[in-house]
Amino acid sequence: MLKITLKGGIVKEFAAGTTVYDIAKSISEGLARNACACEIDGKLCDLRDTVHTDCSVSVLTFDDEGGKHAFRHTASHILAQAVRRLYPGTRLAIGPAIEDGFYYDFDFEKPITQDDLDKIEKEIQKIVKEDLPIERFTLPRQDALDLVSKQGESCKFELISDLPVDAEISFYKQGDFTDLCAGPHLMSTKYVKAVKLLSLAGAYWRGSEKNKMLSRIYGTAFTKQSELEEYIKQREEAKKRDHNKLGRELKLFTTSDIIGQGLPLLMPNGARVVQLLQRFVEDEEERRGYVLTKTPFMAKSALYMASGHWQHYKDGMFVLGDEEKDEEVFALRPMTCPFQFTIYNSEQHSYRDLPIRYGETSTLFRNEASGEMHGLIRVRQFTISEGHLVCMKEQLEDEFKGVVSLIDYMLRTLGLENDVKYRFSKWDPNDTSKYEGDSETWEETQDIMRKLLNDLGINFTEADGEAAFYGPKLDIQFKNVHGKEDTIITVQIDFSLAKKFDMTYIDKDGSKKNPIVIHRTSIGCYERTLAMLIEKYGGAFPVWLAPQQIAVLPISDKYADYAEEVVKKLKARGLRCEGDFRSEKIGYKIREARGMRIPYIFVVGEKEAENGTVAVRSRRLGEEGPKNLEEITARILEEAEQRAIFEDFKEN
RNA sequence: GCUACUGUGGCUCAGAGGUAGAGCAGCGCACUCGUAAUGCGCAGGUCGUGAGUUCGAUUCUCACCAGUAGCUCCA
Repeated sequence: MLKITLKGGIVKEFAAGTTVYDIAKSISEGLARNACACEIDGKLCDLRDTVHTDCSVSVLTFDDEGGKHAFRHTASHILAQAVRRLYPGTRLAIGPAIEDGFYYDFDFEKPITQDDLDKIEKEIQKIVKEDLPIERFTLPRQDALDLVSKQGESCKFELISDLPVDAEISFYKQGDFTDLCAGPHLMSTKYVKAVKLLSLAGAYWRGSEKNKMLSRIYGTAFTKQSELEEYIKQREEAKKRDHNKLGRELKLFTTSDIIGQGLPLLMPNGARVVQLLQRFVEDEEERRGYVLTKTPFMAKSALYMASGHWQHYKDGMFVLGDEEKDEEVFALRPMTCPFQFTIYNSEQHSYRDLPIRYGETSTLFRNEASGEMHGLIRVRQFTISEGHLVCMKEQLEDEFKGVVSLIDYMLRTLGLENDVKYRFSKWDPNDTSKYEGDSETWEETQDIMRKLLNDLGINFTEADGEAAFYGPKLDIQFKNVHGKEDTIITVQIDFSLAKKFDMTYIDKDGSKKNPIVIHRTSIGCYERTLAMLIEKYGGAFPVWLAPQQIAVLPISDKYADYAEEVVKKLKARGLRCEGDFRSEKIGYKIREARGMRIPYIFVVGEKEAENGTVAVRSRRLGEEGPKNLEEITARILEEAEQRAIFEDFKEN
C-alpha cells in the first residue's frame, strides 16, 4: 500500500495504480463530482493518472487555477466536437484554455459568421447533456501520425511531427470525437454546464503571419449559469469604461476620416489633462536632475543609418521622399535616441560630467500597420515623456534604480501602482538577426538587469523576444478594459548604441570610453497613459487632473449674478470652473455635470446668495449641504495640491 | 497587413430596390424652478466615398476610406 498525503497533511493508504479520481471519490462523492484536475507532488496531472509511489495528491476543483484550466480546456474540446458535427470538413488546429476562458482555432471549408456561433452553442449544450465520458489513450508517435492523417488533420500532423521520435502521444476521446491533447481534462462532458461563445476572430496558424489565417472562436465556461451571467455582466460594465467610447463622450478626443488613421485629435478637455500631466512630469524630472532638450521631429536618413534605426526600424518610419530618386531623404522620428545622442556628441565629455540625464516631451511618429490602430492606445503620432541617461558602467546601478524610483512615484501619483505588471523583456536567442550587438553582451546585460530587478524586489515575469533591438527592457504593462495588455512604461539598458553612435567620454586615465545608455520613459506616452487613466477611473479623473473641477449651477436666472461672482472667485484661485447659466431645471444641470464626471458641483440659489455660501455636491460624498465658499475652495485646492486620489465615482 | 463584422442628421438606433424615420443633443418660445431628464414648436441627412448593375439604388455588386474585436507587430 502507498502512503498518499492529501490536502491538510492527512495521510491515507491506497493500492498502487489507483487513479486520482478514485482517491477523490474515497474522500467524498462531492469532491469527485467537483474534481477537474489534480496535482501530484505539485505537478499538474490528470484525474485519470495513477499513483505508483508515496506522494502528495491534491485534487483541484474549479476554484483552483489548474482546475479552472482543465475545465475550460474540456469546454474547448466540446466546442471542437460541436464544430466537427456541424461542419464535418473542418480541420482542427489548437484549443487551449486562457485566462478568462478558452478558444479553439479552426480551418473551416467555408468561413462561418457570428450567426453560426448560436448554432454551435446549441450543439455544445447537446454534447454536455449527452454526458459523454472522456477517455484518454496514448499512442507511439508513428501510430499517432497515422491516426491524425487518417482523420485528415494536417495541423495536428504538423504538431506531432515536431515532437521527439520516442514520444508517447496522448489523445482524449469523448463519444465520436478524438483530439490530440496533453490534458488534463474532466471525466465527462456533463460538468460543463455554463458555456458561452463570445467572439469570432482570425488568428494565424502557429502565430506567424506567414502562415494561413484560421478562424478562432473565443468562449468561456463556468460551473454555474449564475457565474457565467455575472462574468458577462462584468464584461459589459468594463466596456462602459472603454476609453475609446468614454473619451469621446467626455470630449477628451475625437478622430476624423479625412485626417487619417491613428491620428486622434485632443479636444480642449483632453489637451488640458495632457498638459497637466506634462507639467507635472517635466517639473518632477527637473527636480531629479534631468536636463531638458527640444530636438527636431525629423532628420536625414543618415542619422537613422548611424543609429541602426534604418536597418532595424525602417518599415515603422514615415520616410519623406523617394530613396531611388531623391538625393536626400528625410524621415519623421520614431524615437528620440539619436537626437539626444547627437546633443551628447556635440561636446566633449569627461567622466566628471556623467551621469547626464536628458529628458524631452517628445513627439514621435510610427507608421503602424493599418489594423493596429486603437483609440488613444495605438496611434501613429504620440508624445512620450522620453529620456536617455548617459552613464558609466559603475553608475548603472544607481541610475537604473533612480529611474525605477521615478516611475514608481509616477505610478503612485496616478494611482496605477496596483494595476500594472512588470515584464523583463529579453532578446530572442534563436533569432539574433533582429538585434544589435553580440550574444555575449546581450546575456551579460540581461544578467545585470535581472540582478537589478531582483535587488529592487520587483515582482516580474520574463519574456523572450520582447527586447528592443539595442537592449533588454523592463516593461510595465497595463490591461485595458478588453483584457488586452499594453506597455505603458519602459526602461531599457543599452550597451550597444553608444558605440555604434560613437558616443564617448574621457575616463580618469585619459582613455576614451563608450558610456552606457538607459532609455526610459517616466510616465509613458501621454495618449496611452490618458487612455489608461480614463479606463481606470471611468472618466472621473482625480481633482488635480480633471479638465473641469467645479460646475457652478444657479437654480434660476435670478441667481446668475451671484453664480457669476462665485465663478470669478474660484477662477481667481486657479480652479478650473464653469457656470451653467441655461434656464434649465437644477436637476437637469446636475445630471449633465455628473455625466461629465465633474468632481464638484456648487448649487447656488436664494439661501446661498444671502449667506455667501454654496451648496456642495461632490462626486465623492454626494450632497454635502451649504458650505462657506472660502472653506470649500481651500479644501479643493488642497485636494488638487496633494494630487489626492479617491476612486469615488458611482454610476448611480 | 490578415480574418470577421460595421458605417443612416452631433450621439444612440429603426427602416426599405421607387431618394428616409424615432429618442437624446441643438435652436426658438413659455416656465424661474432646490439636487440625475419641464412643456410646446422648429430646424437638421446628396443614408462613409467612388464606380457598376438597374427604368430607378442609400438598399444589390466591386473598389477605396474609416471604425470594432482578434491575430501579427508595437510605446
